[in-house]
Amino acid sequence: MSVVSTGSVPENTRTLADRVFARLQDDIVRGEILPGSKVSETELASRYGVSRGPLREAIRRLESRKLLERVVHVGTRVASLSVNDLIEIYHVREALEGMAARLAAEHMTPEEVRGLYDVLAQHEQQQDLREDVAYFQREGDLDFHYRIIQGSHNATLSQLLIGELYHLVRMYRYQFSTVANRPQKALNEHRRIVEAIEARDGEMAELLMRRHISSARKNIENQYTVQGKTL
Amino acid sequence: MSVVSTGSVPENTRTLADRVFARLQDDIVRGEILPGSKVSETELASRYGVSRGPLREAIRRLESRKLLERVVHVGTRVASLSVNDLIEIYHVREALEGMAARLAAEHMTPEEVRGLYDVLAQHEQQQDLREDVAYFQREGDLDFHYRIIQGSHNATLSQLLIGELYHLVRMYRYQFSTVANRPQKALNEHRRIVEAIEARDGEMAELLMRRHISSARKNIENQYTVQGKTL
DNA sequence: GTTGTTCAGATTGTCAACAATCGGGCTGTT
DNA sequence: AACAGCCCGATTGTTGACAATCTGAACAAC
Repeated sequence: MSVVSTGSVPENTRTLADRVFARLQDDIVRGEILPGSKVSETELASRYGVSRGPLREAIRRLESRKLLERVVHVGTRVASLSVNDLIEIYHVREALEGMAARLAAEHMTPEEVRGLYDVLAQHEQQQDLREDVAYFQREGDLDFHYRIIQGSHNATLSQLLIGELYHLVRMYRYQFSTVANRPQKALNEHRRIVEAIEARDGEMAELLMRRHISSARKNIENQYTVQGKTL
Repeated sequence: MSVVSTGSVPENTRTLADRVFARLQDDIVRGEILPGSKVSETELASRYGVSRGPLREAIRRLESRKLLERVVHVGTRVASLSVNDLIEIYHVREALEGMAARLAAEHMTPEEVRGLYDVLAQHEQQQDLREDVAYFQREGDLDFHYRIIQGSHNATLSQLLIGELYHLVRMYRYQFSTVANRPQKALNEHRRIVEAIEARDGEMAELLMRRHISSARKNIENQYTVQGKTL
């Protein structure tokens, strides 16, 4: 039932800076703090009940993750994704997650494969009861991709995708309140990917995953080709 | 003539934390501070002539880049790459730089292509005068790859490769004082890649780049298959 | 009316002191 | 001799105050 855990740790222990980092990241990703808005250190510090020291450490880390943009002696503002940024990210995802799917087919344990089928089953159930379906589709989709990425058993790959890219993808989904507009199609694609993985057909898994992400990208592109290129 | 610039900025302006970040990263990558060694905040602070505040901010950023590992209330130590880590990185490079080569073939400007030929010419010259050749081969090779990556005109891709991965590759090269042991072969491969890019043959460029990196990886693997898997 | 300058306010950058936590060694017991 | 518990030194985590820098507006000169 995992849903999504950002950088899962006890959450109660750890240092103040770590907790502020996690909370601030969540607030940014969920759009609690509006994209593009300027954030003041003192304001954030009082908001989270810490001093500026730990807060600044958290800010530096979020800056590395491209969630915050800083200008010296001027201030920090929340990153604001353009559709073009997202297209770039999807191109990279196509390459990296294609690779992840291939490695997953080669290296996943039987337990992990079973886990994938569980996620699939959950998907179908949520297909029926249509309440808060948007949220669960979003997070469910992410859960599926997370499991395959980690099934690659390549820590570097997981770090890049989950640690660097997925925060931006999630942020975008909140920012544009994306409702999965091709849920049945995506579900079928997911199923075929899992089948390829179970059959240990790495090439097929890679191909299907690349197509899956490519379709999602084209879907986004079509949705915004009203304007030429910039938005 | 650029060689390699980490995160090029005026260097003189900017904040203390930024400068400490750059210097500390360089010292780690070049092995000035030994991999795996524990670093004390107060010691580093006095070493760079700053207080612990800016230093800690720099540490957090280097932690994000996987150059430092931190344990709360215990301390920070310099990351130590295993050969397995490097193999993982090369697999990821294969996927990402293959993509970069394809995009470079599609999007590079004529000026950028000319720049690639300049790098190639430099390579050949350094092939002849054999002094400090190891250093120049290392950095020259990086220069070549950097240019293709940035020629992709995909900021996300560049960020992942140059901003996240290449520091570790450079660190490894210093750590194992790698001497390019197949320079002539690599040079030929580089040449063919550039030719494919100039011909605007994206598929070919991708294929050649993947082979190029794959060869380098296999070279590393063979060099360390004396032991089973862990080192 | 426009351009250039000065000043005040606010915000960020930096520092040094204080508090919390951990590791290692000592002591005492079994 | 081996082991458990405790204490002390050292290191990290956190804080609040101080210094440096930028933004914007008011004002003066052309």
